[in-house]
Amino acid sequence: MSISSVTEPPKTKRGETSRAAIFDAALALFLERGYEATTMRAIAERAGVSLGSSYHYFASKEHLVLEFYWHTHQLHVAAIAPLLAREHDLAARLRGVVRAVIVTCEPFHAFAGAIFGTVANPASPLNPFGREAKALRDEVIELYAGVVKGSDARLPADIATELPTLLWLYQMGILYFWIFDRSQGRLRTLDVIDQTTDLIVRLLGLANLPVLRGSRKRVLGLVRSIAAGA
Amino acid sequence: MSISSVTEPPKTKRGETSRAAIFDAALALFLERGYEATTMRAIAERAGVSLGSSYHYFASKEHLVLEFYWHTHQLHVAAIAPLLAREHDLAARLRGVVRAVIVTCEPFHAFAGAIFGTVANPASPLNPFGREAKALRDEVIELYAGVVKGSDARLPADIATELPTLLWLYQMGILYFWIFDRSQGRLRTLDVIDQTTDLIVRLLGLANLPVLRGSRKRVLGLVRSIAAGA
DNA sequence: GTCTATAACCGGATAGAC
DNA sequence: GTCTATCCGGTTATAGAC
Repeated sequence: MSISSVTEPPKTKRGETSRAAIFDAALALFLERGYEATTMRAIAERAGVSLGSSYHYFASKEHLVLEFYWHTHQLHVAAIAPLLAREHDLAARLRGVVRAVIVTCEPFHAFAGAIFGTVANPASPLNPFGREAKALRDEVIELYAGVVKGSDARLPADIATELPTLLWLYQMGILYFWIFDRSQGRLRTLDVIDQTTDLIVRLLGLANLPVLRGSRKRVLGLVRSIAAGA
Repeated sequence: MSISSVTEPPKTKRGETSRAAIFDAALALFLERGYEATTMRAIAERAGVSLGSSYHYFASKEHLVLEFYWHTHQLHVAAIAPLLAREHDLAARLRGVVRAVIVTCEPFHAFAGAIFGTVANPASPLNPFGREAKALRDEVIELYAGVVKGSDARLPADIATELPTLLWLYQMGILYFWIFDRSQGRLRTLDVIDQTTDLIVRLLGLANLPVLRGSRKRVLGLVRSIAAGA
């Protein structure tokens, strides 16, 4: 379904092993010590390779982060498959999918802030609007297209076209909120998800009201602007 | 009106001079070479102080960025004073104020991406929701409170309370868009500002419609959540 | 041509003397 | 408040091994 890396995959079996060892070591160390405190030297040592070899597989420490994103994305996709097969109400699908994002990412909450930061940085080659992250971005947008298409909601064509991109942006907003959430069981984020998904579906239902026609056109134009900028 | 720094201001006249020299050198070098390419050593050298001395005034390179934010904020405040004194239509005030943000920041566009990135990073002590940026955040929110209060718009109390915070968030969104905008004369950003400010004021006018009552409550609850999280 | 390793570079940050 | 010397870690150069 997806390539698990941005850079070229290894050509040999040995390379495959090394690459996986480096990523596994990085993930373990991020969990143990956090992102900043994990040095590339420590990653290499735990993976049983030299520092130089690490850079053969990952062009930078940030590239390990992008790989991490792919990793969580795949966990997420697997987690939501049953829901998407079973449920056809748009609000329920959306709520389930977005809740699954934060449930999937929960084990990584402690270092998610550092990671999100490096990726949100517009100067980073890995930022979500940039070239290197395009494959992942497209896949997430496609995921949301499936969430919408597989629902029984009947949406105007102009909205249906832009909605997946909008939902991708929305998901990033939720993740940003979640990073700051220190509440027990992350209940505040879950609450925000429930409220916002309801709100989104409700507003979609209202989009045909005459008073909102103008706003709707404007909102869609904006989303197109943002998508085009990316 | 505001202290121009986060850290303690220098105690002596000599210190004042050094601090200003360091910031001026940093700003000049950021403009010449960008943020990443500007080294702390180069800043110190141009300022005529040692590397160690620079760290006496600015705890990190990022703290120079926060100072830079204060700098642009003050330029912005000065730029909008005439408009706020003259104009009382909410949409016009809002549009003018937000346009002024990006006009003020335009000279720094080339390195704004790198700077925004460091500050948006949730792990950074300087990120807009954090402790060290609180003074600046409060001042910007206060600025938007003035934009609303000085207008002739009559808003429900619950909305009037949360709107300034919402507008502060909105301004950050616009800045993020602007960073990516490569269009001639930054026309795309200006267009987005015109459209969104209109949209905001229009939705404020519709907030009392019965169909939107529920959504309004929800949106306000969300804004409160986000504000409380910060 | 693919993988690995060692050594060095560079720049942000810190220690501690004056 | 200022300096010099040093640390530390991301990154790169480059040479040799499979």
